[in-house]
Amino acid sequence: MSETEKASPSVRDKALAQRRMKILEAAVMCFLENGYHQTGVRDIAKKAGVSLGNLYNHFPGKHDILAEIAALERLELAPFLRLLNRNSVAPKLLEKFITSYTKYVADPDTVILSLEIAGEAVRKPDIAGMFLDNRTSLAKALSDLLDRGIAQGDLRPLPDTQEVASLMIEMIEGCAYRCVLEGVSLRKSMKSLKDLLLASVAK
Amino acid sequence: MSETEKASPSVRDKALAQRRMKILEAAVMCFLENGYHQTGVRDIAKKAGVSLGNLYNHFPGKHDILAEIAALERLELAPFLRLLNRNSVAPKLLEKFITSYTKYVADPDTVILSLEIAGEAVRKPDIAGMFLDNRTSLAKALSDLLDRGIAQGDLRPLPDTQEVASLMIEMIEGCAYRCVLEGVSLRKSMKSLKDLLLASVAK
DNA sequence: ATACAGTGAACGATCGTTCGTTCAATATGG
DNA sequence: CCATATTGAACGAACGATCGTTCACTGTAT
Repeated sequence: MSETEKASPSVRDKALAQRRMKILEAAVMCFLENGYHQTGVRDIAKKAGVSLGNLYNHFPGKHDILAEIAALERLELAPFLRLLNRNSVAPKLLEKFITSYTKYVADPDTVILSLEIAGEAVRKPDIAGMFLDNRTSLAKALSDLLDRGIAQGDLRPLPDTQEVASLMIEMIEGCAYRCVLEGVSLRKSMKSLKDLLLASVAK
Repeated sequence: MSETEKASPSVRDKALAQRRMKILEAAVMCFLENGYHQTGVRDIAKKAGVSLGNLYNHFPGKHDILAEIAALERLELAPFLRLLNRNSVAPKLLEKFITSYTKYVADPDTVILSLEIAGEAVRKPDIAGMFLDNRTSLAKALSDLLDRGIAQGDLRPLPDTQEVASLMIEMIEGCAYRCVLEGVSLRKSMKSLKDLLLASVAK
């Protein structure tokens, strides 16, 4: 009895989902290499090993491909949300977060893709929404940690932890972008970054 | 005796320079409205009131127009460089800088144009050079101020003031971008921004 | 008379999208 | 269990628009 509810794991549908993902992966590669607007739909189809027409069976258009990629970025944040929710003393956890998130976000691919999405977000509200949503959920987790740290007396009182959390993330990401664009490693930056951020909320 | 060195202020050349600037201004407007890659050379020519062919008498190509705009951004920084070089007590001057620079950089036009240039800088080294140069000169002026503040005992010792200066600028610009993309005023952010940055370098 | 700013038609390439068609996988009737 | 009808994934040619750039030409200031 094949429900419409429960997905039928038919051979056909399985291959379909794989094709879809293949297209998304190809699109990411193209956008990284040449940028969103310099990438043609033909380029994506070719890299995915899919015909041009078939691509339009999977996605309504080029814009929707980028939108789905932007939405998928959310998954990448999960580890950091988990990290921030761990039970530990706030300053230590904060430092751990700075280290790991900075490393993640300083990957050239991450930087370039984020920049591509950010640039498109300026004029495409739906993409702006996803972009800001991801930012907000991370900032929320971080501000919760700050709140806990303040309550436990490990951090100095802050008037607006949500705002502070956003600012911290922005410093980290700005730093990562600079390192990528200058083509230098972030080892030197990481030290100052931690020092500055920890000092700014220290008791 | 008209030197080749000294520009001859002939009627013709005057009008020529004006045309050039008109094209650049039109290009800026187009890039702001639709983005660099979504703007056609015809759009720029039309907005500048110049024929398509004539535009190519003034610029070798579309890319060079953006490059010149990126180079022109340097002029906008002059007031802030002057501010940072003023003789005053470091924390006070720092706060003044944060206020004025944040206001400047949170203008939607500034944000969008910077984002457009940054996006192009990823794959165009000459534009990346100008972009980073502007950043560096501002960071240099700020780090000089930090050095003075440390020497005079108004700020805590910092291991790498050039790095710290860059990070501060990045937090400011990240904050500005968020405010623009969210469409909110930066009044609320400004308070936390100052609080955080000043606390991070306070004695 | 010469040089050159100014013009817009034209070029070839590429853009995102649509289209008619093919054909293998599925569902259905016997 | 086989034969047949139906579906929709896959395909690539074709569409009209637009891209950045070139070029032959005109008008005008020197």
